[in-house]
Amino acid sequence: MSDSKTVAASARRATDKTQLTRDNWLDAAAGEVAAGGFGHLRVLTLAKKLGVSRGSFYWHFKDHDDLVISFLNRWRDRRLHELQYWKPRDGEVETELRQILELLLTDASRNIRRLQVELAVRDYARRNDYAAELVNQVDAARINQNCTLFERLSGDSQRVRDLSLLLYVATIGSQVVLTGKKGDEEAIGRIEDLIARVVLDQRDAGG
Amino acid sequence: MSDSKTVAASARRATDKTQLTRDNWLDAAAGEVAAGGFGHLRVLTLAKKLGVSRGSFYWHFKDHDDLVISFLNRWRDRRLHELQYWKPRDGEVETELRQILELLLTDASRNIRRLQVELAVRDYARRNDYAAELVNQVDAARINQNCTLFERLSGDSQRVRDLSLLLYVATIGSQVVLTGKKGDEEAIGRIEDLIARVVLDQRDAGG
DNA sequence: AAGTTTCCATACACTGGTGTATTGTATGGA
DNA sequence: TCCATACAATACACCAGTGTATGGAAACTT
Repeated sequence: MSDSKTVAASARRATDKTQLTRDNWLDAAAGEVAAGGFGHLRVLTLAKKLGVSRGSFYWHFKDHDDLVISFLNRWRDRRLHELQYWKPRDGEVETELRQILELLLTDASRNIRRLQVELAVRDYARRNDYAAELVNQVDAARINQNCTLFERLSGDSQRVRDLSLLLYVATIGSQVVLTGKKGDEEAIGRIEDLIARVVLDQRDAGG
Repeated sequence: MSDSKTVAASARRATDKTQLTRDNWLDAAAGEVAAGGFGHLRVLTLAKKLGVSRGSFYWHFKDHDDLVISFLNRWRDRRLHELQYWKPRDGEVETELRQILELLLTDASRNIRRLQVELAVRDYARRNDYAAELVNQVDAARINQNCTLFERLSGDSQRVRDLSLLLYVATIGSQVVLTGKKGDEEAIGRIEDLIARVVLDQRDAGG
């Protein structure tokens, strides 16, 4: 949601006569990465998409690698920055949990483009150390975010961390497995309910 | 070097004079796919690895695409076939659950090669309809497998399906997020415990 | 032992992609 | 008005990778 907005603002039509910016190229790259992953990120394809030739690209970027690194950096910055807006307010714990679940699952699965990019980055991280480092940063930040909410559920800090991690891997797994087949939408909803119940039940159980 | 052990059964040294089989090529391909994904699957690389030239490849396979399709088919067949050995015995439900968790998480994370291939296939499925179809088959079969165990925990069939799905997405998510960093090993263990507790607690709760 | 089949090597043509060098064209400032 | 700067087009060299044609050698066959 937040992304499609920002993209639209800086979008460039092929008919526009305005000059291109580095960010325009990165936006176009996002589309390619979402569709085919980093392995299918072609300079010519981007150029066509933007209605210019490759010559333009090499003015804005040193080379293909420069594009990739810039793309990854921007992705990391945005993912870390957006966490700020998900900060748990001081409301009811249960409603906050539902909100965060809604954000992590329903909302995320609706923004296909954003989800695809995330999966592409994760895949790229398997063979690129720099990407792996950024992914780790983002994962850590998100899990940590969940912890701040869960701390209101239990005093056991280990339990809090475990629940946060479980919630996180479940959401990531959902995004990997449930990629828009028929019935997936509904399945996501039920998973949301189940996780909520689990978390609330587990708040101070066991030990 | 490192995985020479795992492939040892069907491995072929460069010094061997034995002729190659289709399966030898597929085994070599598995290494490449695990390391770099389908996008980095090169005929020449495989040939070098097997100590022959590309000419050999084009005798065993029609073309590059033939290799990919064969690889995917073999992957699907093996994933479906191995489920047979995980069939829940008629023992204690709790110990069976622990066993299945051990298989899905600890065991899976130890077999790096196999895990990497699975992730690569999943990634490839995002842009290849045929791969996507096979992944769906495998997912469905595995989730269904879990159901047969969980049916002994609850009579509510919807609840059974939800628990199975949750367990499944959690395991997949773990494999995506916890990829061998320091502390991941331990985290997987705790996730295992947590899921077990959750499942057993949830057996007939709510409604 | 000669012929056939099976498997692999070598050489070449072709494609798609990057990067670079050179040139062209607006646009704003002195 | 003239020039510098910002941006883009064109053309070229170059490389990695696929596929194909052809030749050769070992291993069955008869």
